[in-house]
Amino acid sequence: MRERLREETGRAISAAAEQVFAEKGLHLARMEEIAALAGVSVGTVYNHFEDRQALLAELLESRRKELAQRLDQALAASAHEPFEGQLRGFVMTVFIHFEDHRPFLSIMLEGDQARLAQPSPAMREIRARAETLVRRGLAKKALRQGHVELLPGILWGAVKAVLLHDLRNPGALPVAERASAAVDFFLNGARA
Amino acid sequence: MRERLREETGRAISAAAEQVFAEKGLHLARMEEIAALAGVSVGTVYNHFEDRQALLAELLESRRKELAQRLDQALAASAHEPFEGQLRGFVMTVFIHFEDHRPFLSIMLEGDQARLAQPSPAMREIRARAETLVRRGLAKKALRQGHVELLPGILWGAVKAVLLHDLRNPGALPVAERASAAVDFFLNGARA
Amino acid sequence: MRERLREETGRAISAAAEQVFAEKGLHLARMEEIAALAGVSVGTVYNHFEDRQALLAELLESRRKELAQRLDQALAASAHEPFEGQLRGFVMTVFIHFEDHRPFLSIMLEGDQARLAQPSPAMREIRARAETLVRRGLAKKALRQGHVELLPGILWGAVKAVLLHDLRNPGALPVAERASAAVDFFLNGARA
Amino acid sequence: MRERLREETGRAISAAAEQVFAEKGLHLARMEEIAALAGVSVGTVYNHFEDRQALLAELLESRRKELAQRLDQALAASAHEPFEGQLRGFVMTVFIHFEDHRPFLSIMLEGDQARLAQPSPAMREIRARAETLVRRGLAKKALRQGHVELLPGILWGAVKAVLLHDLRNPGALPVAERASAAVDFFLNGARA
DNA sequence: CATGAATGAGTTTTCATTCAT
DNA sequence: AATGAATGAAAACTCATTCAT
Repeated sequence: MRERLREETGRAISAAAEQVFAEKGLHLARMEEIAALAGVSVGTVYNHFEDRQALLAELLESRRKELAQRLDQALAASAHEPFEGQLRGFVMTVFIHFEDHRPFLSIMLEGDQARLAQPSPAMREIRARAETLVRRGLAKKALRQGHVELLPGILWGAVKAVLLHDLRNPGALPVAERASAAVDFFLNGARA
Repeated sequence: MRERLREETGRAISAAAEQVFAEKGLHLARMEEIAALAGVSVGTVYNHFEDRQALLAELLESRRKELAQRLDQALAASAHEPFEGQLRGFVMTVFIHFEDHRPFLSIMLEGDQARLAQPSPAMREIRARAETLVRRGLAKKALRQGHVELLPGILWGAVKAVLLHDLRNPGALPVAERASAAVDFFLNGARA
Repeated sequence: MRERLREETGRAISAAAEQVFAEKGLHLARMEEIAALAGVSVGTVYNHFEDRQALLAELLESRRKELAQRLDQALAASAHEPFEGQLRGFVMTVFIHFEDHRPFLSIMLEGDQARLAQPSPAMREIRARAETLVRRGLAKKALRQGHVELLPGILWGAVKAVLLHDLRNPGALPVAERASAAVDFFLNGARA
Repeated sequence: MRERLREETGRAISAAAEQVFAEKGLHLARMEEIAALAGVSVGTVYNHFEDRQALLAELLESRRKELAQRLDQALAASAHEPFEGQLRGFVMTVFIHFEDHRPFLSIMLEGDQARLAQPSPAMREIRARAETLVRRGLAKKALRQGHVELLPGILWGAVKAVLLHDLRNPGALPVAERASAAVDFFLNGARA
């Protein structure tokens, strides 16, 4: 009934917002355009979301939650595998998530560094998981000791490098290979 | 004479713009604030720069040119060294440049991904040098073959990981060590 | 039957409107808030009242009518008393009415002067009665002649002074005393 | 020079705001209309006043200050006169002020009671002066004792009654007579 | 009849840009 | 050439009102 329709509208607005934010960038996305793309009026957008900031926040939050859940599942599922399998599972999960929300990828990467001082909650979420993973790797002596504090960032750097490459050359590399490549570079480096 | 003064003012405006763009973000930086920080009126800013976009463009361009020169010098100076020395020189140059233009770092990292479609000229510049370097490394068989197209990004990912770490923990690592760490991870990976 | 229910709802909406108009002010009162306070949906408010303006108008009108009736009763009941008794009865009636509709008091006092060009019907109603009373007082030579046209306003000014005092110091003065004080000042002035 | 023009513009905006607020009421006055009446663009209004609320606040504040000064002068000048003279001076000052700002009179009277809980600073200002005067009158035994706390309100009620009468019948009574009438009713009451 | 989601005209506010002094 | 007040297009946001369920 009503409830259904309302939720449907909310989802339509979220989807439209995701697309417009991604296309126009975090600052050039206009509420009217989001409304138009969602097929509703501005007022309706404001009936569903307090204001522009809240719309963006809820959008990021829902994607963050989704990814966090996926990562937790992956970490839990692979808890007893050898470390390299865990790592591959983790990275693959990230790639799959971005595959599902490709338009939004740009927002997260942008939000990642845009306000460097305070990384977005979404990023902290990923980072926390990466740290968990790194701790496991260190415990299992699968990762070496030097500059341990850099490891999560290095891992994330490798992942982003592959993500960006894929954004600029869409589909050049199948998902599974992307994960392998990122993990490979992270673990073994580029030396011949 | 007059010429001197004019150049001095232009530089003051650029410096102010660099700081304000970095502090407020690419979109929230206001012309008035830049003018105020430079100690001139808005009108004067417009006498020196066509418009807001031109101000940002010239700012990026001047920093880009500076960095490009430094990188070219470093590449040239180390052209006959073993590859690892070249790599360390390259990375160190990047770190030193950002040490000199720390506020600018945020602009670049932001601008890097903000409009993913068009990476900033500065980024392309770095990327082009990184590709040159990678080609040299491949030629010298210092870098391995698989997924060659990812190598510049991976290198840049390692560099950014260290840069971000330094931004969030300023001074935790001396410049020279930063370069070593980034190069080490890029070449050898994180495996124990 | 149905009729009962409908009237009940209408009254609930009026009461809610009275309270919200009083609390938020004539312009900041929102239809949603009135509906919520009445325990119905906005739609229902519109089923009972043409639009916002009509709601306010009918509210004012119903309160006005009620007060007018009370005043007429008081005037009729005291028609043959000495003038001072009539006056006290009149003033007391006003105080009692506002005691019953304290939230409404603010609306009326506000509406009184908000749009000075058109005093509210309620105010005209009171004023008309005050004029009747003043005419009686003059006829009985209980009131003096000078500036006769100011008398209703002066009377009303004394009444409002006491009402406002009571609004700001609720209950400081019992209703009966309020009437006495207002009448006393109106008739005798403040001179020692 | 510049400074002159700027102040001139500020004054023009204030004057326009005074008129529009008075004509349309506190809530229906639109910034665009104020700007248009002042012969400037909206932006200019915002260059001179933080926002809508600040414009209104500064307007009220400047009028309040003006009146407060006038009242203080009047009170000081008549400090050694007999009480009735002081009273007449006070009331006359109020009438003259409103004569000068007739359009704005409505705003002050409106603001007076609109938010009854918290009388405007302007009103508190007048009230404080009225209290001073009342204290003097009591000290000199020119005012009687009963319900002393009501006296300032009663005085103000008489003044407003005359003001409102004048607003509705403009010019029916010369300023000097208005003061006399108000004082007369306040001191002697309406009894024959 | 009641409901409450959708509507969209109407306002406030921002800020890059211009130009008279 | 510097100044900074003025400009006004562009956005965000509000809320009375409608109407399909």
